[in-house]
Amino acid sequence: MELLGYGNPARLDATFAALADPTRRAILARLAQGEASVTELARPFAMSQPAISKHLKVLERAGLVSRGKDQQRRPVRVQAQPLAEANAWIEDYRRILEANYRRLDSLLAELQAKP
Amino acid sequence: MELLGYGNPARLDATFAALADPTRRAILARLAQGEASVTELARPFAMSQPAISKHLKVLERAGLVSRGKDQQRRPVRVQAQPLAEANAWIEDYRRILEANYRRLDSLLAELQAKP
DNA sequence: CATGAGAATAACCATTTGGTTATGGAACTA
DNA sequence: TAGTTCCATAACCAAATGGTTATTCTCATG
Repeated sequence: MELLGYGNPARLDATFAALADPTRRAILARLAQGEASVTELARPFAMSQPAISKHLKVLERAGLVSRGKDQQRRPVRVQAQPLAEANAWIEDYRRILEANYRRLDSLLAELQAKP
Repeated sequence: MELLGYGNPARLDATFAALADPTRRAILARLAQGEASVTELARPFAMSQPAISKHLKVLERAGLVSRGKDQQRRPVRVQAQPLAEANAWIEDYRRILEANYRRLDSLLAELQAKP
């Protein structure tokens, strides 16, 4: 089967890189409860608003987030699809590893059966 | 339930950061077929051996890989557990999103039932 | 129109990242 | 012992990252 490496690599790069920062994961966790404005997202963090805007840009480049317009506010919504791709990569990988473990198990069993 | 944010954050940082590079994902894909020496891992890449050693160090710091000793060779093996943690984070997240979608669906259904 | 709130952008800075070449050490091999 | 293979380490470099402050833009409202 060997799916590993399929899918858009640059997209995966951006997704995993976006997830590699605790602030950004916290932002996503907040957004899982519903959309929020930039200021609302910034409030819990000991960090300036421009810093949060930068993090949002990283999340947006990864496609993990999209922005709307509501008067002066720019509500941020979560976007599920890139997560699905990242998840697929990891799942494929784990599936292959498990298959290998099973092969190793049956090999060991075979060696034990006919010593 | 709200599991998001549990688990060792620094560990997650390292794991996602390690996965954010296509060379390192390719190395993991190669290692899924079985352990390999540094030179074997380096061969497919248009990149120097020290560069691969650096990538391996990143993977090792993330706990995604461990190294053995076999004479002059330093065989590299894959380590599945950190992947499981990364996977758990993503899965938790997607689960929460899906729950929200379901809530939204039933809200819409309710609005349609009594207009 | 003046003010103020929400958010983006610019300019700057320190640190990290991903690569290089050069060198050195450890273990096999002739 | 001398050479060779495998790998790590050091020193260096350019670019990216994650933060800052200062400024600007947009929109709503007094």
